[in-house]
Amino acid sequence: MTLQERVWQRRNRLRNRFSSLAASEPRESPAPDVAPRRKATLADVAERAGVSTSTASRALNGHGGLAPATRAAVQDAAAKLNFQPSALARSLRTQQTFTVGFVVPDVSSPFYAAALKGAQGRLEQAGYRVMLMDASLNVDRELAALETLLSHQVDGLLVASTGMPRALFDGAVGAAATPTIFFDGVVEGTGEGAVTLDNEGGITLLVDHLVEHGHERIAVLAGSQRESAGAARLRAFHTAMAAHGISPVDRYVKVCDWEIADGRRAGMELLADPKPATAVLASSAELALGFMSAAATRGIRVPDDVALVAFDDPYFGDLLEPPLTAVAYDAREIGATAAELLVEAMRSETIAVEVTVPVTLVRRRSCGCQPEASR
Amino acid sequence: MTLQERVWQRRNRLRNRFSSLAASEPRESPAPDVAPRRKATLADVAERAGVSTSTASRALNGHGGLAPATRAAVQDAAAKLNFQPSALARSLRTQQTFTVGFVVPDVSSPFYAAALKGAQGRLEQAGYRVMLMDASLNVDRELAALETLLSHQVDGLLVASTGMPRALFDGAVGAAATPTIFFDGVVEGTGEGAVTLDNEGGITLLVDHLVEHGHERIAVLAGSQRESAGAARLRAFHTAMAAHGISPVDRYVKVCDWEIADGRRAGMELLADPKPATAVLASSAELALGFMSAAATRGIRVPDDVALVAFDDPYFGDLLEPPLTAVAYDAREIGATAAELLVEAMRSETIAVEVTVPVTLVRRRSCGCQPEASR
DNA sequence: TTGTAAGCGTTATCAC
DNA sequence: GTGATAACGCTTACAA
Repeated sequence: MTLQERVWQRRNRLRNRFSSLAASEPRESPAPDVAPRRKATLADVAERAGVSTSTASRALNGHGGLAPATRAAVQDAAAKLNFQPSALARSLRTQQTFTVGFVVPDVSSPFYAAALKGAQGRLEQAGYRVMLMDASLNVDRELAALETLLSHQVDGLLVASTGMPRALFDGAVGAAATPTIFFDGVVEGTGEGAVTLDNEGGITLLVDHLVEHGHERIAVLAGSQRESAGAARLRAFHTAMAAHGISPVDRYVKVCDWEIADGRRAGMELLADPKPATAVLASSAELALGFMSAAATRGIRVPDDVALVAFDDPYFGDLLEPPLTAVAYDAREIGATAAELLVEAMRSETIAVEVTVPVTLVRRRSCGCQPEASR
Repeated sequence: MTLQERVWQRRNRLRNRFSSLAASEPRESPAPDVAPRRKATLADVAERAGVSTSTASRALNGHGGLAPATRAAVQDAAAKLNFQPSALARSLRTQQTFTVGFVVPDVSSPFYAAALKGAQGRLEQAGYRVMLMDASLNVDRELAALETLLSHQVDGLLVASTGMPRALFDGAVGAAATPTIFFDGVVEGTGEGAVTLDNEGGITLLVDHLVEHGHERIAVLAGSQRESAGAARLRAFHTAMAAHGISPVDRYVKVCDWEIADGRRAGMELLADPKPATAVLASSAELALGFMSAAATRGIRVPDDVALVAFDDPYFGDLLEPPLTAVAYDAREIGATAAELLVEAMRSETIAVEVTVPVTLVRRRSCGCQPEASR
């Protein structure tokens, strides 16, 4: 692909960033109220208001008692100069950045994007900014991300781990003692809290439903086992099967990564089996999509030839063919909840807490259910 | 939904953040090499290496000439103390943060999430961090986001505008003179560059294809007209229609927001028309999905009763029923390209540039095309 | 009520 | 080569 480029005519944005006519000599120019060329500092405001910087600071931050008149004068000056305090300087002094680090395996995944959105909203509300790092599904980069964040002195950390060992995490974050809440991908035994989906409950719902439909030869497309969610789901699968007295066939359990392509590949293998499973449980929407794609190319019909259910209800779930039976939950909520816990942890020393977000079963046609009367 | 909470046993993360045994007295404790309780500062490193802070700084940053021996000593000390320079202090001093602000209308939208991912990768490669702000499809919040970012002294801005007037943008960013690259949502006439999709080309592809199928009564689900991309697509629609000598029916052009629900609503209206259009062009994948949903509940079949094409090829495009004919492009690339331009703009004073990312037509069944032999 | 001064942790400009 | 010293822009004791 080639890009088309076109050079614009050069615009004349004034950028005399280095012009030295700061506020040292308050020139009597005709338009003193216009936004200053160099960014105004607290000193500029103070000078203009005819007070000291400390007074100016207090006036702006509403601290200590001070004459209403001076306060007004300062505020006025600040407004006129369009003063924006430097977050950098303030943070350096106060040792608080009001910034939290957000680390995920892959921002472009709908799940993490939604979680990010949820968290962002809550954090902004509480006055925090988000610094985002994408670990690219890679432990080393996750570690690097944490270090970067720490060097920026974030006040807190929201992390969905790619599967980092505890020792590594504590080594990096331990010394800084930065409050951390995990979500989805948890590092066991550390952090001030964690919020996860009800993986066990969801998988149980799915397995039970498949069994209700009469299936016993159930295959599973398990996601990456390095991530806590993937491991939890596979574990839950075995438990749920055992509860029905069914022992899963080894050939039917496919551990793979989370991408559509992985699901497709695993699906092809499953379908090539001489005695294939009659139902498939996909650990994520992507894996289900991959399986559907595999089934389509093999000419296998879902649900007639093989039933399919998934953990994750994509927003286009009922526009697929067939509409996908899935476990649904609110991805935004998981982020929002994690953010809430973090805010609390940053404010006070709270005890650690673990919360799990509930899930529900959405019955559609891919499992063999009949469509309901109407929508 | 109620959340399940469980309080963990209190872990004993040592957090003597305020313990005062900094490095002032280098205690002869048995394990001096262990990570220090309070974060090590450059002064600590210097002291340990027996040099001044300036020398330590130079040694670590590879500046000016200095004895190999001392350099080694400093580096050694830094390693032992696990020294991480404070990004805050460094930025305050150098007036460079190596952070860029990223502003989008909605992070959880697949398009922006992908763009973010693309940008993040390139920026990280160039040594920049991303500070993310979600404007929630709202001009005021976009403005607030810009101000926050500016107060953090970001080195550059990557923004997909929700449709902010130029004066407002310049008022906020002008004084700071922070390099800005727009993508997707452009504020005309400002910034150092912009990267957009080939909206005209894409819409033309779609209209032409529909006309090839023999359609004349073509409806359009246009997105929000406050955003530059939405406006450009609607404009292109009129142009493309005119090129075929067709004058669009007013009732057939539906301006609405970008959500699935909006598409569904507009779709319902379209289908309720006494003499409905024979084809629909959706300005985005979400709008197409909304239309499909409307068609489904009305019992209208696509493409038999009405053809459908969309600008945006969702990744599950061929698993829909019917598979969606759409204009495809690489969302990640748009972010990556924007990031590239920004990095360049931050490094040198470059002239402004406008690049457009190419799009392609993916023919599937929703337009009335027959499926190809096999996949 | 307000001002003076110290300091957050760096880097840069000088001397030595 | 290396070390004082002065910023960067702010907050906060402590004085006045």
